[in-house]
Amino acid sequence: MKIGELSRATGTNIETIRYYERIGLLPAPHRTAANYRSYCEPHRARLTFVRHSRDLGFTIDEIRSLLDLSDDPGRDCSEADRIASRHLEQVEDKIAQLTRLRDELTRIVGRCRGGVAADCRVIEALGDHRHCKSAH
Amino acid sequence: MKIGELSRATGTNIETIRYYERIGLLPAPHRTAANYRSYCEPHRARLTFVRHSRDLGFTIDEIRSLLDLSDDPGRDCSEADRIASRHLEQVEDKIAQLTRLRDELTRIVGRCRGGVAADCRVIEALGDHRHCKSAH
DNA sequence: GCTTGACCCCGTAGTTGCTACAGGGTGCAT
DNA sequence: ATGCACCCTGTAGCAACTACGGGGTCAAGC
Repeated sequence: MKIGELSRATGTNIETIRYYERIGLLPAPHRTAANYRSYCEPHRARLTFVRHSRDLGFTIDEIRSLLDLSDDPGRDCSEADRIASRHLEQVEDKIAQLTRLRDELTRIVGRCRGGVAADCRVIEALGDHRHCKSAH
Repeated sequence: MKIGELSRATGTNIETIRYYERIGLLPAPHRTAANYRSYCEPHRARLTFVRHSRDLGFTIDEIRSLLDLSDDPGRDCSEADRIASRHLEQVEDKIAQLTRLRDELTRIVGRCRGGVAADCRVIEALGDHRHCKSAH
């Protein structure tokens, strides 16, 4: 499988595949006589793992740890669970933060009645945190 | 007011203040004989506006437009409203996306029963998108 | 008068996770 | 032989900072 095929098979940009190889997230594949990268099934599976983890918001470093774990089937699984749980917490924190932010924005946007900038409630609200109901 | 005081007054990193000046988001202040930056109240207000907007998730470019508007009090306010409304939409989209992601992660994390990596449901789930209930 | 420490200056490079070139080589069909 | 799709490398760009190296300034204390 050449890089273009792997790209289509996994929905990953070619540049991104090469980038993952460069940073050591994917192993360097064999090369053809013309120096083209030649991939096979385990490469595809690993890249799928990486992409899926990225889609779920894991950082490259977290994925590195998760890959290390899956490369070493005898190791204790609890670290994977710990990484995923911590990530879940971060996602929940982010949702909470964005929700506060949304409420604040909704309040601000709702106040605009048109008119000129001098009287604009949106601009006024941005300039003065005291208009806010909650921390953000 | 020297840069350190402005930093404390607005909760902004000194490096960030200089960065904002460099990219033209804040005007260059006067300098003392020793070439120190010397700020006054309008600078503080502007930086407060910028920080508050950043806290609400506006991009630097959006803030640039909002500042232009507030610098020109005769202009129509509707652009500020448009920028804020579009941003609100983006925040809502992001919340929806993170919520889907959280549900998927919750499902994955919940499946770990301990044991070794070879049997780990977390690692299995990351390797195969077909385990997922919804798009993400 | 000299040191100490807090503060300030500038310019550049690093961060994350890619993405986009520029400038070249390969392989196959027409 | 000419066109085209595909591949290669290396480097630079993105957002919004943050950190660092190597220096200057200033007031207080000995």
